[in-house]
Amino acid sequence: MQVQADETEKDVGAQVAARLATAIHEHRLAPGMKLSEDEVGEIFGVSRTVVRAALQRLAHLRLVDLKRNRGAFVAQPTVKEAREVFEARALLEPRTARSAAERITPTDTRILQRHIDDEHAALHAGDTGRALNLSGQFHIEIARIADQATIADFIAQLVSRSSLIIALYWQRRAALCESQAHHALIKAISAGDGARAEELMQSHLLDLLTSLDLRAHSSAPQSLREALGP
Amino acid sequence: MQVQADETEKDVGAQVAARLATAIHEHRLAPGMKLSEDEVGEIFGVSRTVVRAALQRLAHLRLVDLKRNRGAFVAQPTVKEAREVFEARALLEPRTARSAAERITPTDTRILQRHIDDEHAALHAGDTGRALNLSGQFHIEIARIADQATIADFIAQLVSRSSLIIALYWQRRAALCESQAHHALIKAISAGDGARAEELMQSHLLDLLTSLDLRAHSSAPQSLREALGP
DNA sequence: TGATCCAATTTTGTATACAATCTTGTTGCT
DNA sequence: AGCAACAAGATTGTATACAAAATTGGATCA
Repeated sequence: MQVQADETEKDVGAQVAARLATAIHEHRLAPGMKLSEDEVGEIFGVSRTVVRAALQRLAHLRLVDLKRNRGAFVAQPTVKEAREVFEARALLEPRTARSAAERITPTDTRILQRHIDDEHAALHAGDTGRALNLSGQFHIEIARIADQATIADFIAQLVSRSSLIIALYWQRRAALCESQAHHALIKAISAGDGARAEELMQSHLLDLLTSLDLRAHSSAPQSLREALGP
Repeated sequence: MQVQADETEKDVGAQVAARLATAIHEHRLAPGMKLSEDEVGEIFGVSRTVVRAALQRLAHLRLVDLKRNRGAFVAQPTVKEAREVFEARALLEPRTARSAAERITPTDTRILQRHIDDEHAALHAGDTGRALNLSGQFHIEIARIADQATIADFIAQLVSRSSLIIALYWQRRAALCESQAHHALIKAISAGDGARAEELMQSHLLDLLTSLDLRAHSSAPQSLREALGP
């Protein structure tokens, strides 16, 4: 198999990492799936060297779990990790949404609106994976508008992990509330209403968290001992 | 995660990364310094493969800057990045200190106290680099006590970058206020006074930020064109 | 003298080969 | 049959070799 590489991008390692990340975000790679170096390398037409670099990158983002002498696996966030991720998001995103509202420009508003539209279109087309991905990028875009690159990086990472958490712990029902909440957020941010934006983001994240089933291991247990023990 | 290497640890790549990180934290490697793969590899007695992995790791922590086909350099945070780092810390650390106060155990108190003591000893011995490093680990330890591994990782990264920021933008004076502030924090956290801990952390971070000279490029400009241009 | 082009050197990017480790299937013993 | 030790296979960890790119120094020419 050959890569259909973008001519503009020279860093193949980043490309491989990005394509793996997108596949994970869109739930085409399930949590726990093994990512063999040889296999991935053959799929993308690159050597193990660059695959390893890409996997290491994704490991830093906590999208894959690197086990020494065992290989790389799509991460399976535990319930505790899931709570931690949303705890971190609760600290970062509301205040960042407020900052974004205080700095937004008409151009930014258009960009945000297009994100929402794309998300809505994907959802309507039945491509929930892509819709979820776009939904996450909406959050990242807000941090970018707030002109906080460092916080934006953190949020990007948390959104990535949230995608895995949703894959593991999502309980069916309530799929549309997402774009509803995002629409309200856009309105507040575009209007420059920082206080309301902060408030909306806070409750939006709380909604997201409570829509998960974090009572127990929903799908796959982390260790066999834990799963089959007494 | 960034302690000096244990002999028990088998991951030599992590060891190299940790030793480089420590050297940066203690200001033995100055911002902007080039980290040649061959040179580093020879110093640590490993091949370029593991050096590259270590450098990639540090690049993800923003401790080194990886320029394609140019090599790795100790990062030189800009003034904007410096502000962003402290903005992120302001969002994360105060609330985390509050959580820590609500969960602290006597054992944790002892650990924190020993950190302070070590810091004080290093400062007294004139080893300001090590004192600074310990001072940072104090902040990370608080997040660990709060039982928030994800936030602790973020704070660890921000503390790392803060070390570089201090190397670049620190203006002499006020070296002791640090351990003063840390002592007050320990007292509040150990007493379980979350509100006060949050308050103290907030003002501590503000003190840190205002003790920097962020008006301009304190030491090294990012690009020659910018430095020598019209 | 000074500028431009070209070659030599150095350094990074990638692939491959070999070593170490883990998994797994088999064999032999009790 | 059940268990343990062992060996074969597969997969990752590391080193090295080669390719690509950038820097550097010198040579040529105006």
